[in-house]
Amino acid sequence: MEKLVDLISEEVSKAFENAGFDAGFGKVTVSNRPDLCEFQCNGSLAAAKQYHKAPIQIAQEVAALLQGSSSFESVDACPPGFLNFKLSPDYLAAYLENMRTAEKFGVTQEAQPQTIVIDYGGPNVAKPLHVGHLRSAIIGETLKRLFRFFGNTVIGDIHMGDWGLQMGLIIAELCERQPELPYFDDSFTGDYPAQAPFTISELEEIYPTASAKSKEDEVFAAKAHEATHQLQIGKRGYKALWDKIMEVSVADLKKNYASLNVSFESWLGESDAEPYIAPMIEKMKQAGVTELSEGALVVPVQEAGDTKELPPCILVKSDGATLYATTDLATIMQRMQDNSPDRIFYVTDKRQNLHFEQVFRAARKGALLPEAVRLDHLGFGTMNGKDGKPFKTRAGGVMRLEALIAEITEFVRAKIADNGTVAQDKIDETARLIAMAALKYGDLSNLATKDYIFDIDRFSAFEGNTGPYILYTIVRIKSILSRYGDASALPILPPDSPEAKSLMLTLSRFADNLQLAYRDAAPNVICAYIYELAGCANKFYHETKILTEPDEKKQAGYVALIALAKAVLETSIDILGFEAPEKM
RNA sequence: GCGCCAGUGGCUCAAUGGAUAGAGCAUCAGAUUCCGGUUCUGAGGGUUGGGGGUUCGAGUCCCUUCUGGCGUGCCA
Repeated sequence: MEKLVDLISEEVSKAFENAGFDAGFGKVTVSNRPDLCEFQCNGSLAAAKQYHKAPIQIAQEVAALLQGSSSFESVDACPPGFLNFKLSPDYLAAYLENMRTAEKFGVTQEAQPQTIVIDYGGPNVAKPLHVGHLRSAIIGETLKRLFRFFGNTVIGDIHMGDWGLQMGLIIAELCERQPELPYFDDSFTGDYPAQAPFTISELEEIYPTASAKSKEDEVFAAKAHEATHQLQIGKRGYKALWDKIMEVSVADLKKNYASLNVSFESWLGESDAEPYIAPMIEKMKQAGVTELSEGALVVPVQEAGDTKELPPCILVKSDGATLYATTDLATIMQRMQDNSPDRIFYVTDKRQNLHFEQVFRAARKGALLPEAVRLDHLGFGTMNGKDGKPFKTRAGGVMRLEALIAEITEFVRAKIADNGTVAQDKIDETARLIAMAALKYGDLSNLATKDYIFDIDRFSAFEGNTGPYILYTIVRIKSILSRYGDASALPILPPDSPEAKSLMLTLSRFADNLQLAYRDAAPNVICAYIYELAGCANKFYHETKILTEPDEKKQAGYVALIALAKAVLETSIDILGFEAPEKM
């Protein structure tokens, strides 16, 4: 369904044309002076130059042609040449009624739906998730849902760090601790035990221990490197042990991501790209874009017109090992083969900006994917503490994600336990939902590319521009609706108060904001919109007695309006990856 | 050194080249006491780091400069 501004724009463009001007000047936008009007058109200002005519005169001529329109309550030409519009109540109500009954509130679907792979999450196996993983998960999940909302097929790929030296370190350490395990017995030919010889907490302790040891103990370091190599060439026992590490680790990761309401369609990792490394390098060589430089195999990615020096993309180190860029390039090949996506979207820390620029250029040079396939990287900023430095525990260590979630959940739980509106047996679940809203909205409401300051008090506040405030608005509407009864078939009526009209106008802009967020991959646009919408809803029902309204028809109109507001809010927060409780 | 990103009221953040730079928190004053003390209204608070330029019009684009963060060939 067409957006409201587009419908009006068409009408105004026609008026421009009829007045003898180019229709292109008739573009209407939402007013930035709500005290003067609801919509505005600046076209006369731009047209003045071309037609050598005073802008106000052009505006007046166009305004005259629009006087009879049923769409507008008023059309005014204002100095120096703005066209100001107020919408007619009936027109607005009819538009919203269409929106209410339309699929996805009339948001226009992608004409040619794409297949999009989103690479986010990026956890390392056998290592706990920490706050550094939070943003990738939150932003990636939101983009996935947003892209999907527009009709695309989206595959969330977790892209685990499950290969390389870190695995060798764990294997080597396990070998020292439990040499009797069959995995280390080269003569063992039977079935390996079904039970993993470690728990996730043991695994999480083993890795840092082994890592530290390798830095001091050269013999151990050599052993770890050898184990890595043996694993990579497929040694049976090590492969079986690696499977166990993956099994235990993935189960734990799934649990942790589930607690964030984040899920992945694809649980592949660097190990899965391994078979594609040799073909990828071969393809690069075939394309003639590689060269040997200082003993390493590289793809130069410097291009004419670059303002900076771009280091080459290294495929193979001088010692013969591969690295990050190699895996990423191989993964591109793998994804093209498995999913043939139209677009691959990476969500990582912005410190990897240069890395992805190199990888993308190398991929293009080697023609690893068709020209039409789009590669995007959203580099997000760091989550900082109140001191403006990267977020740490009180002791100064890396904060585990689990600990952060527990802390904010407990903080919220204590708050709602006080006010007594939530039944005792619902408190834990409610606290969890509010905590998620606080955490995610706190993150997503900022520009993704910038650093932001995590402040538990501010994010968890029930007032102000926060997730809990959004939830609270929804919960209050739910409360009214539950007292009223079934509101699903009630039609939207023309506004009978400034608050009602304001709410309706804001509702009508849902598609505009969602589209903007989609185009720019900018969740903060959605946050800003629902904050405004929640404010309008609160103003509306603060000024309007809904349940005590004697006129049944009017009351039904009010109910229909808040029901639509609730539906739009709920749809929006679902895209943002959180949900509202029944009471709070 | 070079490159990228940022700098907006006391604090945290917004703002497709358009009218008077918006919110929230905090501060002060009021309304509702109700469908839910967490809602609503209002006030004060800004030469958008500094300086030039582009144009009808700049927080936004260009140049310059200051400050901060990050990155800068064999980590991921």
